[in-house]
Amino acid sequence: MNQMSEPLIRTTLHDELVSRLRDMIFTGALRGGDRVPEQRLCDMLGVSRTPLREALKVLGNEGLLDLLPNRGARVAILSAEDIDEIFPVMGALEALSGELACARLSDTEFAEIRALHYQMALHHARRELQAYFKLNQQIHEAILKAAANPTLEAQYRSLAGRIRLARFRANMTETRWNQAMLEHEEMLTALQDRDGKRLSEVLRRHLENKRETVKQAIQDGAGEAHGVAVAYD
Amino acid sequence: MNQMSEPLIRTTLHDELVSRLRDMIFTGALRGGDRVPEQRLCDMLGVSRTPLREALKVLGNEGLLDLLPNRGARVAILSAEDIDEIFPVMGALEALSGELACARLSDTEFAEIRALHYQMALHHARRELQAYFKLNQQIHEAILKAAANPTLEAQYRSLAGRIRLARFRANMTETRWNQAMLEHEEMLTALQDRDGKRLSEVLRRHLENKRETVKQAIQDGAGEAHGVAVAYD
DNA sequence: CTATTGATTTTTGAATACAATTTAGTAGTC
DNA sequence: GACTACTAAATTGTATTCAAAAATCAATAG
Repeated sequence: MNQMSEPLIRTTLHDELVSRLRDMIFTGALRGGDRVPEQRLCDMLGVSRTPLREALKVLGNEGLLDLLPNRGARVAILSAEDIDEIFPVMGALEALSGELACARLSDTEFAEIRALHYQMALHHARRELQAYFKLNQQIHEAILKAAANPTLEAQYRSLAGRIRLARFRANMTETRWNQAMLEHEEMLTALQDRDGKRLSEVLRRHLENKRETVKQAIQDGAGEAHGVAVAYD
Repeated sequence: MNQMSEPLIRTTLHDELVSRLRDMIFTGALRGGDRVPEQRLCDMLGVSRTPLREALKVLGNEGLLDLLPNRGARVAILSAEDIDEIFPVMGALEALSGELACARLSDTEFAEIRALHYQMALHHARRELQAYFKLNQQIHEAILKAAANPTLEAQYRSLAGRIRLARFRANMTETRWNQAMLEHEEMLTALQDRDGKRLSEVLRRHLENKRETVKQAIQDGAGEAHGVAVAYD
């Protein structure tokens, strides 16, 4: 028998569009507050309005788009108030992910996270911001994965997506960066000890500080000067 | 002129359908695992397939429906594993709502919750289960409202909705009911003291116990004998 | 009798067509 | 010149149509 070369990942057009639009929002192809004429998007993506509209409804439900009846969809804009609203929820979810991760983490999983951590520490020492961000994100992803709770993961990603609506130049202060690194040290220790209580506390605090960084950043660059870099810590 | 009996709260058909379908799922008009032929639903609701399908996509994204490409939508079924997955997340969210509520609760808000509490205690003493459930739900709603965080509220409601997919006869053991009542006493105290830390702990524990009750219930009535009552504690 | 193949029916996916609402644009009046 | 009333264009909401996939079922081979 022939060896099934094709992955045959047959997805519906609708699903594809949800991902595509999400990406367009995250990469800034669709800017916050922009009106999104359906026909234009259809031409751009080469599909008819029907599946596109299905996708718009889903993204609206996720909070990435504002759907005004008879007046089209707009890319949602994130106010400082929204951030104050979202971060505590993300904090609670990430704290839980820390607890669960500690309860289930295997030694090999921990080893991987530790490796990521030291690599990140290196980038921190060299003041390589982008590389640091990348690793940082991978660490949080790894913890979330280790929690092994798809529902938690989905909820977290949804909120993280909304935060990404705020496009800003990621400029941490020196102090904040050092502090973040210290928090990560603490995380690693807590993970090593499988101390869920402590890890969840650190993650919460970490995210609390992150909120301030983000708010500062969007206030600085408010209105204009949208940075492309969205990663932050 | 004829007197417009219709409420005429003109929202889009799509939005209306999302609510309607949600209700149909919650009330059991659509049973878990049931296939949902689009045309049948359209006839039933008097709309065309287009807005209906938009609604299906949204509910699918929420986890209330399973959308199988080319094979239609099915009302999602909740396994015991799903419950173990969802409850911790709800616990984290409710714990946060407790903390936020304590931080913001006004005296009049507290008074209202206290009133609800005592009324519920009365129903508990009289062993009026349904009435107890009702009040119980109102109390949790009040705390959630007091937290004043729409994002948190939305996330919580989404998960609570998924839990409601599990239709079971709510039969608490005597012991569990008494325990739940004690936990509620503790909640009230914590609220009165505005002790967020304690309240969040109680809520977490409360939900943890609730999980066991629910799992027990769906195991007992697994497969058949779907109760109508979904409220529980 | 069972299993497999193939045609028929049903159901879903996507595109088009039509209706209703909003937006813009223009003319007219004060 | 600014404001209103009205008309036309554009955009969204909904229905219908067409195409593709899956489910059903009958016939045939083993």
